[in-house]
Amino acid sequence: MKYTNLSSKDDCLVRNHILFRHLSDAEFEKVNSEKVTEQHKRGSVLYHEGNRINGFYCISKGIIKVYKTGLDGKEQIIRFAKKGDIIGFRSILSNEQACTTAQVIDDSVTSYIPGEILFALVKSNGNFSIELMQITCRELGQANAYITDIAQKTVRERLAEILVQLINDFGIDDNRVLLITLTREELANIVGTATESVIRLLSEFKHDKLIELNGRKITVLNLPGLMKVGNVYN
Amino acid sequence: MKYTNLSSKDDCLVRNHILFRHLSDAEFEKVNSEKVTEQHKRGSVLYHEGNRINGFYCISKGIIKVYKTGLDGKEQIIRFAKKGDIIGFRSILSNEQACTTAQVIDDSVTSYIPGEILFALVKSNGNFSIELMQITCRELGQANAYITDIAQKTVRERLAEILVQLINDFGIDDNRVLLITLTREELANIVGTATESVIRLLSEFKHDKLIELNGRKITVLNLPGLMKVGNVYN
DNA sequence: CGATGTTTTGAGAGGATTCAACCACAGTGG
DNA sequence: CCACTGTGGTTGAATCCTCTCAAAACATCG
Repeated sequence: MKYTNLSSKDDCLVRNHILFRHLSDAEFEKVNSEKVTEQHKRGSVLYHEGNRINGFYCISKGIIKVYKTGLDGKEQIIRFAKKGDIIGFRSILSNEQACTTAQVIDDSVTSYIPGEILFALVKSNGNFSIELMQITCRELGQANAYITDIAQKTVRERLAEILVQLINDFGIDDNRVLLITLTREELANIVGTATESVIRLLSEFKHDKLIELNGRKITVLNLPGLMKVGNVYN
Repeated sequence: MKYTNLSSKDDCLVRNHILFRHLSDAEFEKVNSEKVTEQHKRGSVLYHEGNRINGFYCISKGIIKVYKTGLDGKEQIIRFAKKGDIIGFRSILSNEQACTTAQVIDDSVTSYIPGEILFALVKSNGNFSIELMQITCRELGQANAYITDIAQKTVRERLAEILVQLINDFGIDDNRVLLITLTREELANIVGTATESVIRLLSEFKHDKLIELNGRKITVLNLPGLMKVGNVYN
């Protein structure tokens, strides 16, 4: 974890977040002067489930996985946060302890913003409130959708669906390689299944010419096919 | 669906909702004059998944189940709303179509409040914003927790857990009878399993002296036992 | 009393997990 | 330089939980 000084470049970290687009200059200055920008290496943890946190994080770079720990210690990945996303605000606003752990899986740059600032903005800036509310509500909608999926779809369908989602969220490069790399275990922890099941299904997908596998690199060969397997309709 | 006239008694329907406790008299009057109070019989639907809705509902009486419909038409119950709860606000705030259907399972009285009023309040009343945000965030926290449960727990554990949750949310009467009655199919649609599985497990719980069954009435004999089966720790 | 919907029970199929062994690979330290 | 160790990936086989299908009992209601 490395602290950096404020700089004009730094300003962008916050200014560019859609969340803050309705801030007045004064409000923006306030946020900017209070925020703490940090760099995090893969593996470092922003906050732990059960801890009290006093602020939230804006992600400017990298990828962070947000997960809950189940009974037997198995992690359930709730979502990934990337550039432009914010994490940790739920606990602050609901005044509960963190219900998830946030861990860096791709070297990240984050801005930590104290909770009082968040509260102050929500109270004083209506447009900011609406913006934040929309983010929260969209997240809630996704959570509800995932509850339904996980309850009704087979592991095979869910894995295909998750792959489609990762493709949508993180994209693929010129060689059609998925731009997020996860371990088999992490994939299992999103889908909610055993690591071995993911491995078996991935190689089935490979056999069916839906994807190509090279270590953790996943090359997308047939997106419509994946969507069909996952029963994804957009 | 029956429309009722405003009355001093009616006022309470809105005044009593915690959500509105920070409203000024003027704001309260505005809400009160715009709201539409209705009575709904069991089975009636407040709004359908996929529809646009232009307002939200405060529940003053009764129980409403909120569910999504899966691929094969199987419903997944997301939550129940009862006195003091609000539903439908998510879609309005996120400006998406309804992602759930809301259906009455216990004769209800609701107040419908236009979305513009909600937006206006969020924008102008900071404390109201905070209140609403907290409701949303708590819901989000519960959704995340349920994702983890449904992904990691067995059907048996989930059913026990849901029973415990229903006991907490709706209570039991003097004879220890659970104060919400659901069909076996509805129970299955919360837990995310087949109706037959619920039936089998319920009779196992009965055999284990955890509960007593009389039609749809469930008598709670051993709450700690249920909590243990469900791995619920509070 | 049919008619419809819910609950129950049984049997069989199948998906998914678990356990186990094995390989590949990178990092460590003697 | 090589054995040692740990992590992640792969595969097979057995087990088990859960679902599906089918049929019957039961309830409720006009």
